[in-house]
Amino acid sequence: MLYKKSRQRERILKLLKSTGSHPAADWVYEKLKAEFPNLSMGTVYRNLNILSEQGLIKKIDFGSTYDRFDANIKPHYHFICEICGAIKDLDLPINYQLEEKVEQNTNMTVHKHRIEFYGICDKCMEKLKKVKD
Amino acid sequence: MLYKKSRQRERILKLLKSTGSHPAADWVYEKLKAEFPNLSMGTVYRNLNILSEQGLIKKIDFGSTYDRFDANIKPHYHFICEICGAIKDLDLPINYQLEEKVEQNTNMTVHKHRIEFYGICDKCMEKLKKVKD
DNA sequence: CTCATATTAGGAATTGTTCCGAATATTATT
DNA sequence: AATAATATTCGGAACAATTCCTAATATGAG
Repeated sequence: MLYKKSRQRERILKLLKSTGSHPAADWVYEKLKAEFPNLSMGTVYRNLNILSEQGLIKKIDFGSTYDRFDANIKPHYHFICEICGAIKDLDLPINYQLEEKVEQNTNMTVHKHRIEFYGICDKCMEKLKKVKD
Repeated sequence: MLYKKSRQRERILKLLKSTGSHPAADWVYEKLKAEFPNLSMGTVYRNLNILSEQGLIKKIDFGSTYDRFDANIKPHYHFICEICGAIKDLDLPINYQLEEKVEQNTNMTVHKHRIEFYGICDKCMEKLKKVKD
């Protein structure tokens, strides 16, 4: 799709660049509705997604929109397939030194960390190869 | 709160233990509604949360329920305050070797990874200390 | 200037999750 | 075994974040 420029989108980008607070959509909406009295949430969301698609901002989107549950309660990292959404447990060793490193570099108290790897699982890769034939 | 046992909760736990697929609530609901014809989503959610609170399962909860946006597009890890929800960029070096390691141990193709650290930020820690006085 | 089309506002619709109230199930006490 | 206290259930309403829809408007190319 070809993008035309819009005042709203330009302001949203400028606003995001002016803050390090990783705001959610409604913060953006609140900040800009004085300037655009008729601004709507649809416009905010659409533009945030377009900017993100263009690589001008990043969406911190926590993957799927719903919670998922795991009976494996020992600490482990996850691999998430970007195509089918499957989540696989990994048995990479947990690196607790990372937490110490963050505490040394910042003023934060770190309780835990989590790592997710994103890519394509073996099954989806098989299917992709078949499509190419 | 004191918990009494319930057939529904026991079955939900057993079902989760029988799968490695990290299902969402509605998968659980679908699987059990033959056995409990009057099962409701409220019951599924309540019990998943209770089990998670008891430490018998883990909720993979993708943090806050809303997306957040970041104009810092160079790769970086995040720290998330468990109290105020603030997200801070970290300048830990990105460890791309992790991705290679996963590819060596599995059949997955890895495109990227992300790391989030959870804990208490300096400001919230200050407030906590004051409360203790 | 004109035309094609991207964007907008506003609101309705969707989705995942929680909350509510009356009925039922569980557990401890007699 | 009956009683009382309270946790749990179902069913549906409520909620919150996000997307979708439509007619009106803005943009940009020719």
